Amino acid sequence: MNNLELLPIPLLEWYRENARVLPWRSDPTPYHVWISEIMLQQTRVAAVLDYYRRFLDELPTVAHLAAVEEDRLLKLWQGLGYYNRARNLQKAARQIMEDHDGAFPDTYEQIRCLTGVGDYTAGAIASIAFGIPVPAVDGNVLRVVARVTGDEGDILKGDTKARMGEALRAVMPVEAPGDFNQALMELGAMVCLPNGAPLCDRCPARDFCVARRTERIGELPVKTPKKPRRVEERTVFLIFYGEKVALRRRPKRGLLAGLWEYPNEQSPASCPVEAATLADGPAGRHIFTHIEWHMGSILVEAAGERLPEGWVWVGREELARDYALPNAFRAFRETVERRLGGEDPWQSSIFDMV
DNA sequence: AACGCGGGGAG
DNA sequence: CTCCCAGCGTT
Repeated sequence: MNNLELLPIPLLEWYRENARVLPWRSDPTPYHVWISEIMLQQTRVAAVLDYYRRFLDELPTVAHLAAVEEDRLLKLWQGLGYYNRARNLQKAARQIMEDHDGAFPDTYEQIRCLTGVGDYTAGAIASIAFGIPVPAVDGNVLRVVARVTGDEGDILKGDTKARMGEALRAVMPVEAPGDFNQALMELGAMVCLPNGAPLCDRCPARDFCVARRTERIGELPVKTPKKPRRVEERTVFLIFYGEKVALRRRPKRGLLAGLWEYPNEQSPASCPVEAATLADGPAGRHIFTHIEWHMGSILVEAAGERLPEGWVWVGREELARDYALPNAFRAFRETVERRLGGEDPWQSSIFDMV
């Protein structure tokens, strides 16, 4: 069909010499592979390592995951992003307990039915954990295949993904589907790098890569640009009472759904509780994929203990242990910790603004 | 077929 | 700054 059939043998040889040692590769049970694959969605290996260890340490089986408190689950996920992944993980764990009597499903179709498991992840689990010869087409694989075959299709489009998946299925080595899929991803992550900076001299496909032979490495893969971010101005209210700070829970849907936050509004004039303003706090800036928050902050002392429904007063220890606070609020962490520790919060808060 | 959804590392 | 990462669910 195309030169892709030249890839498996040199790729597998390269992989056996160059595969990184990763915790989910040492004991690739279905549960281990599943957790790692969900964490790795749109997330680099380096960012996942610590989360993976802590997660499996506390939730070593599907049954543990199915039973854990949701707030505890979100705390384990705090800072990793895309928090619906964590909730979907638990939904799927409960599916496994109820529909499969606690045994991880062992066909591609059944795995694909789990909440949070799409085409890619189903292929990864099926091939790596069960040796089923199905492709696992992620961003790395799309880039590698686009370059090796010289495919000019937009890799964000469904038909391009489907075409590349079928091309891979046709050359899949049935004796090593898991290694083949992981080798493709490893090659994309370590050698066939994006943005026209690949290390072609180390590539097992260098002799037959179409993009290299036709000098189109810088132009492949083809990918439609994404739309620009919008900027949102927010004023964050750091509200204290004694040695506690006010937190509220974000809505169940949308950005940072279900996580905790310091109360914040669009305008600095709309402090949500009756309080005396004490000082301006540090500024913060946080860039999401599609939104950019520009945050000012105001330190206030509440007039009384009463809070709106669903808000809570939290001390320093509980904040660190029990409440999943997104990294977007990192700029205020030092200030809040100092105040909750009984120090003068704005004495040194100027340092937070650097 | 678009869009929303985090956070961080590399160039 | 920009790009992109072992993508998925919703609309």
